[in-house]
Amino acid sequence: MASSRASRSDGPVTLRDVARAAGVHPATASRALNPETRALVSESTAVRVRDVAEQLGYHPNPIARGLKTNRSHTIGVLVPDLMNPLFAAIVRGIEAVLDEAGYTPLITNTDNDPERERIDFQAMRMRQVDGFITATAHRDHRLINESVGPDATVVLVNRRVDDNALPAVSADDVAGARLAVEHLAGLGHRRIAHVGGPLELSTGHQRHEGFVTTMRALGLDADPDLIVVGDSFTEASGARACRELVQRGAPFTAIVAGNDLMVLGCYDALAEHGLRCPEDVSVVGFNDMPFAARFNPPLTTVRIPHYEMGSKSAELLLEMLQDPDAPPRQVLLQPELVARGSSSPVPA
Amino acid sequence: MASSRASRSDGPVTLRDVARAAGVHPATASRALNPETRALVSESTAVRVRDVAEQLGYHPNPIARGLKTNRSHTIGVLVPDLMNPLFAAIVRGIEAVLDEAGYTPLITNTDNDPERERIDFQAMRMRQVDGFITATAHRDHRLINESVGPDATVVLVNRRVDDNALPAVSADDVAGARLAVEHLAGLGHRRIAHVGGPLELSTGHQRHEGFVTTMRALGLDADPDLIVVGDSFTEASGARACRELVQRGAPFTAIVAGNDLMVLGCYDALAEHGLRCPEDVSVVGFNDMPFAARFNPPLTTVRIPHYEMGSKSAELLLEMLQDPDAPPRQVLLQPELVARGSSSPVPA
DNA sequence: ATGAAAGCGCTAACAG
DNA sequence: CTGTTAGCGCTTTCAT
Repeated sequence: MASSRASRSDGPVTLRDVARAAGVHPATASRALNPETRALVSESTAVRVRDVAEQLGYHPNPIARGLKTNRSHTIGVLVPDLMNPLFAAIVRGIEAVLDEAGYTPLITNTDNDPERERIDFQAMRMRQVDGFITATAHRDHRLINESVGPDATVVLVNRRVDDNALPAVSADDVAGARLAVEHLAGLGHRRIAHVGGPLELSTGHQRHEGFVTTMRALGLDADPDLIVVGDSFTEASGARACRELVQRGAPFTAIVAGNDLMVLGCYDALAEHGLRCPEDVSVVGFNDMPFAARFNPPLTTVRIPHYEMGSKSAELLLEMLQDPDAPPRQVLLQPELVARGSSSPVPA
Repeated sequence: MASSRASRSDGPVTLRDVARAAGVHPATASRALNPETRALVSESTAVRVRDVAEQLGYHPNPIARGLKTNRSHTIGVLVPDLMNPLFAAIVRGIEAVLDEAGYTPLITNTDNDPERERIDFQAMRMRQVDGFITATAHRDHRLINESVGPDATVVLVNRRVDDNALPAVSADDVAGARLAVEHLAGLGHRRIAHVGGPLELSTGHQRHEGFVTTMRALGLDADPDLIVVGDSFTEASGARACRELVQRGAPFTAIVAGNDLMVLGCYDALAEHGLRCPEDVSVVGFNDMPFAARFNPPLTTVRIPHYEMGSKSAELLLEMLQDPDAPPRQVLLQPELVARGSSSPVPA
């Protein structure tokens, strides 16, 4: 269905072309075509203009509209790394609802580099984004405030900030850690270790907190010797932390890891020391990342609904764009334990 | 370093503000600030304008610029699915070079739905993208031509089209399949099967071709009973194809799969039939996707340089934007075999 | 309910 | 080398 060449000169069909063809003023055509102002125009002309626009294959130019309205219908999305399937899932969730609402995401990877993050924020502001969704927040959110300014509309996803000053959609990481510990305790484990993520991220911090709290609640010893914190949520960091854990010499039969990637590092470190998983040491991860069931052994983990997290964050942002005076909301999603092969009853 | 409030009214600093503060006409300020037109202005004023702009914290508004120049410095990027780490890697490669050149990618997932793809192309054209990079091409590229128009600047990545009418950056899939077959043949396998991807995609088609050609070149029988083609590059499709392969009853000791995801399906299907990998059947995949070494067994596969593929495609697009009359170029990247645990010498 | 006029911020002729 | 003048395509007062 190629559109016929109905405009006078070549080039894209413009609003004036439509107005002319419909015999109205461009302003009237504008009102007729815009859903928000359709009411200001008589039914008959509205229909006529719309028909003509259709026939001519008219498409409004968002750039021109944006210049006038100061809105780009564009949302800045910051993630640490798209190649981490976890963030890819979040992005897909965001994209789905943004797209539905006529917004386009501008996606960027910060690689957890604060400098890079600041640059990205700036670049996106220059691109006139209407708001931000970021999965890169630290517990201390000064960077965000400095980078985007106080007036900007921003929603946090996956991570939150300490004072909850910023709207956020995240998982209940404390509850998630509780699930993990309870699962292990249910299997008879009492000497449970924690190979945690960075404490300056809310995810690392809360999972750590949930671990300690639950251990105590169950009457187990949250032995400091059994708690090692890594400097990033990566395989390498998990391996380093787990090596240190083993070298400390305090006995343990299970590990709650900061996330699934760190589990992979634990697998390596345990193997280096001749420890088998789950026969000698059970391990529970966090996220249920894609392919977690394919690892060796298949990973027992706390599932986080990443896609839903993304879509909810986009919904929240859209709401805030609609009503700028709404107070910052927090959305907490519930995690769920998925038992697989990396955890088993405590060895006799 | 918060910028001082140097503009007259509030709101962002505009080019007029800079011009006024520097005591020149806005047009002169524009020329001074734009690298492409800096030469048209005296050194002294150029410097002065730039200094003033810096002090005022001026940032050009790309929207306004785009309205005038008809260029958005924005590139449409289409992938089937960002959650497939393979495409995430390509996107990161694209992003790296685009970013360096001051371009912003607009990323979208088509989920291999042609209708969806057409809509995305349209939406991006409406957003005035300067060009496209797509990883969604079918061997027949009519869809692309219809969607983007003949004048658009398009680069294909990962996949190509039959007549090479469109510039593309892809891997040498024929050579990749050869590597896989030779590896298996080197291990003594003679009854080698192919669980292939869709033949309407260049990747599926060429890997199939490379498989058949190499088998014959090695004097092995490319038995049609040992070739099953799946309808998508997914675990489910790989499992279905592999089940059919087993049920056909023709003996085989090894499989070359269409990609790594399909291997995962093969793992399942083989297990269902009590066949062990690699003891009973060796399997070789394609891509070396992230975590391929973590699967059970660790995957022997043909590595494709996805990130580089992405960055090269962006470079190619940028070149074409620079020189619109350049002929369509094809870039072919060389694959490499990575031997791991899923392949072993043929059983005695 | 519609038209007229102005302008968003910037750049591209065209003068001078 | 710099200023003048338009105008990109659209929306929005303000009139009528």
